[in-house]
Amino acid sequence: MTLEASLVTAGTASQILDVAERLVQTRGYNAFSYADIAAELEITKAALHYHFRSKAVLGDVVLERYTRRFFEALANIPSWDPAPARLARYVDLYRAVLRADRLCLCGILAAEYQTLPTPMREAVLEFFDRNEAWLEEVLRDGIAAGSVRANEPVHDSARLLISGLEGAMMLARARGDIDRFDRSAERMLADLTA
Amino acid sequence: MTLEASLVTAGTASQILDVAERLVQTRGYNAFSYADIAAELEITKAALHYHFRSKAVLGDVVLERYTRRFFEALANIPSWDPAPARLARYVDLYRAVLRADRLCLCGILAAEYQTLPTPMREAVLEFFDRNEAWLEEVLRDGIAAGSVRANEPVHDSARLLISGLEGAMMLARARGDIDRFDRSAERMLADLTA
DNA sequence: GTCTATAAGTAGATAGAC
DNA sequence: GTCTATCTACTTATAGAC
Repeated sequence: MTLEASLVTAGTASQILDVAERLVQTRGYNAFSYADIAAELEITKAALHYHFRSKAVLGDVVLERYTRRFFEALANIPSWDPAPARLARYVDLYRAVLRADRLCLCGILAAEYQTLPTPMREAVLEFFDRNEAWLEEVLRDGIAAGSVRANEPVHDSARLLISGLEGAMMLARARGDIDRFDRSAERMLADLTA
Repeated sequence: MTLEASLVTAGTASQILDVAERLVQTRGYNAFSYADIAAELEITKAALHYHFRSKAVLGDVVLERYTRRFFEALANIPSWDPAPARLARYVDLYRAVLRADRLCLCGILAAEYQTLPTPMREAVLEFFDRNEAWLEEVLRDGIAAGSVRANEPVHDSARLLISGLEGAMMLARARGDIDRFDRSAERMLADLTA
């Protein structure tokens, strides 16, 4: 990133998004307030409302940015790498979140799903749809190359991996034990590969 | 349950617990209020405070009752049944919760973990510890009988199953698609059994 | 773009009558 | 055991000055 680009994203709006994102990932959407963000950034709640009209809008923008960045990171995994290596890189993304003492944004929002504004609900489902689609392609590549077990249908394999990672993150975070997540992830990858 | 026993548990306190339990399982601990329960039972918030001094106490009692009932249900699974059958019965308990459009109480509380009062945090961890212990015993029985794959250590297998079920419930509930849960659960059981 | 001030509502919780 | 009434604190959100 160039200096200019970093300055562009260093404005108040992006600082607000940074704090809001962290608060959702650690406490959940229903357990943080504009007051929390205002206190941390040493601005007023009114200033927050200037940048994000409502909490629902803020939540939606946080979600959109998180999803964009997540799939940018996925796009950086070379499609010519062997499927098991790509799956390991996928798991690495989750582990990095957990190492920052956070949950997957969409994981914690899935738990709060019934209380979310409609646009946020749709964005959460879209995040998981796109995850499934990415994993399905990797799994199909791996099956064709003989490096992934030929369990069908692949969308069930993809969903099981996503569910397992989300669940493992929640339980590992409650324990403060990243090792648990690692061992669960290893087992899942081993079950998938041939 | 006898008529007398059902009358004993039909008091206001137990009605409050019923409503609170459902609200936590559907919306989460941070997204329900005394006002919600009071409105549903057509009593006042003050009456609620008579039965449960604070929301933290109510949450703790809900958690205690849920855990007690869950392990009573587990205790009803005959220990002489084959391990795969016992694992299927275990999964049935989760499915029944999902069919009632709820999440596992401790699953949703794990997502909210960082915002919970300390006694509730401890009760959540204890719930999962006891789940692990029950599963480990079943898995060891199955390995000895040759009906369960000899993956070691068994506590990793137990944890992976719990994580997978909790994650699958969250994602299936968001979709309103119980079938997803069933297919994930089937795969997990198939991966465990020989 | 940020502030002060304030609105209008809800949160959990308590005192005291009945 | 339930009520009315009330409290304090906090929630999201807006108006208008600078």
